[in-house]
Amino acid sequence: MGLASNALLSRLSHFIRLSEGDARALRELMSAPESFAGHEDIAREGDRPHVAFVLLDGMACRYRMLLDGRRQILDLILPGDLCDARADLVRAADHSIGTMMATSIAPIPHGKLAAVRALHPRLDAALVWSAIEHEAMQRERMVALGRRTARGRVAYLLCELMWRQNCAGLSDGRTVALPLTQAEIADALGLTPVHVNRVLQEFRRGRLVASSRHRFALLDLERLQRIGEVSSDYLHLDGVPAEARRAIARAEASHKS
Amino acid sequence: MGLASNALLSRLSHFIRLSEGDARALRELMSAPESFAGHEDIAREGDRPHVAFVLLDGMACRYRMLLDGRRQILDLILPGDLCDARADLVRAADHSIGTMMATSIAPIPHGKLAAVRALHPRLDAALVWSAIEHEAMQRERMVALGRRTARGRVAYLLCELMWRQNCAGLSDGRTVALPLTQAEIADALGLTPVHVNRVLQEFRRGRLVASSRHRFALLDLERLQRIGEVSSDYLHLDGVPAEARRAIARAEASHKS
DNA sequence: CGATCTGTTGATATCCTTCAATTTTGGTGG
DNA sequence: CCACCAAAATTGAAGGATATCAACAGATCG
Repeated sequence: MGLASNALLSRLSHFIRLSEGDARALRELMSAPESFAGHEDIAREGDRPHVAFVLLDGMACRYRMLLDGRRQILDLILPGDLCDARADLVRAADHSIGTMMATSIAPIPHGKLAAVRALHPRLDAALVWSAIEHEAMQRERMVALGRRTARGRVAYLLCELMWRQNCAGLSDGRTVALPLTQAEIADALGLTPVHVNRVLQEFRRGRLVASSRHRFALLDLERLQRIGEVSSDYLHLDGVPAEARRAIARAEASHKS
Repeated sequence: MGLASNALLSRLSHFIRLSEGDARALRELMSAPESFAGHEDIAREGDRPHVAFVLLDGMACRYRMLLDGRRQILDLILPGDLCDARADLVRAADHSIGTMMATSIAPIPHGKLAAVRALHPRLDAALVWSAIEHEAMQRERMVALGRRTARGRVAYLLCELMWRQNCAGLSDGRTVALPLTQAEIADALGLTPVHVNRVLQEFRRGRLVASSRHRFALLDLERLQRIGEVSSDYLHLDGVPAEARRAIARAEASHKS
């Protein structure tokens, strides 16, 4: 659990420096970890959401099924991601969450989370920022699905995962863990498995990537970015603006008084 | 402004009943309205976001341009929508916001918004819920872009707009204001203008819709929903669960003391 | 009342899908 | 450690949905 709360901390620290107190509060939020096997549902469409959770280890995704059995993966969930922070306001989930591999999560009761956020303005701001970043990723994904070719979508997925794993301190910068079958990649990118296969082969032939056992080495990041037309700007990694930093400091001061 | 804050109030009231005090606080947040012509940018990619705003009248959209000049519309903004509530944490917008027609907005300074939310837990919850609903719409859109045919996407867009306009008290339930050119619809749905045109004609021939001057009558909502494979469930219109309501009431009580 | 934007139409091209094998991989039990 | 099995990856051929290109008609607006 120490390790995994580090992934969350590492991500949040890209935004604003957290105090030891913030970090401790965050750690104390998490209840005993729960484990799931690969390809198991953590939550199902229609369920009443019960808790938020931090993904500690493994990988999961949000997804929706269509009536004809096809699937759209909406979002990949990586270690350090906080999910469903405000889902207590919702009666029934509009999508499912399933694991891609053996995965463990740390549930967080909604009440406790709200209380800690009220007491720790800086942590609260970091979590808000994390949500903003998530929205930006959703937008990027929508551009990919709406306007990019198959090659662009695959390149985009590889780049996005690399940055996210970097931010969470899970990657060396050139290599990506991608524990997805080609059918799952297809579900994430709105393509067919066959076509994903062909694009990946083309990438390998062109020495853009190399892969073995669900690890991809991004051999030519430059070119991949150009193909996917992505930069890491949208991740808002450049930290918090000065005015916001001042506002957070004021909030902290007023709490201590 | 009275009218338009009604659109926001109407939307929020689908979630939880707001007190007169909440409503007043909301109204007092809004500064003097600003007007924009059609096809003008309200904010541009790369800009430092300065204020949140409520769209009072007209229609706008978030969009991203691609290098080759193509565009993806990410999201339509309707009267009553609150935008960029937490954008103060971001250095540079990753997308632009532009009007589709003559539009007016009421800017809201971020500091004031945060203060009012801290004082009005019920209003705060309603705004959080509104953000959750927005995320659900984004997911629905991703499913449409990733997995639906052109016909499905067009049907989905018409249905979504109908529900949203209904919620904001802007529609009679069978008719939709759609002040978009076919090229703009194409940008929203990841299609080409030509193909949008053909789908719309097919819909008209099949007596699914009728249109005149940017108003669409949805003649066969049943069938449109089936084609778009959409229901209004994802809008979470069924209100707030009991536990959450209790938590909100507690927060209000502790504020008054 | 002309210029320009929008909508419409037809012909052709292409990217991606579909279908149907076949091979390879990875996991499991003997 | 090997044999076996199911799942995943790969390949080829053919079809379909949507894009592209180009031209024209109709609407809208100064």
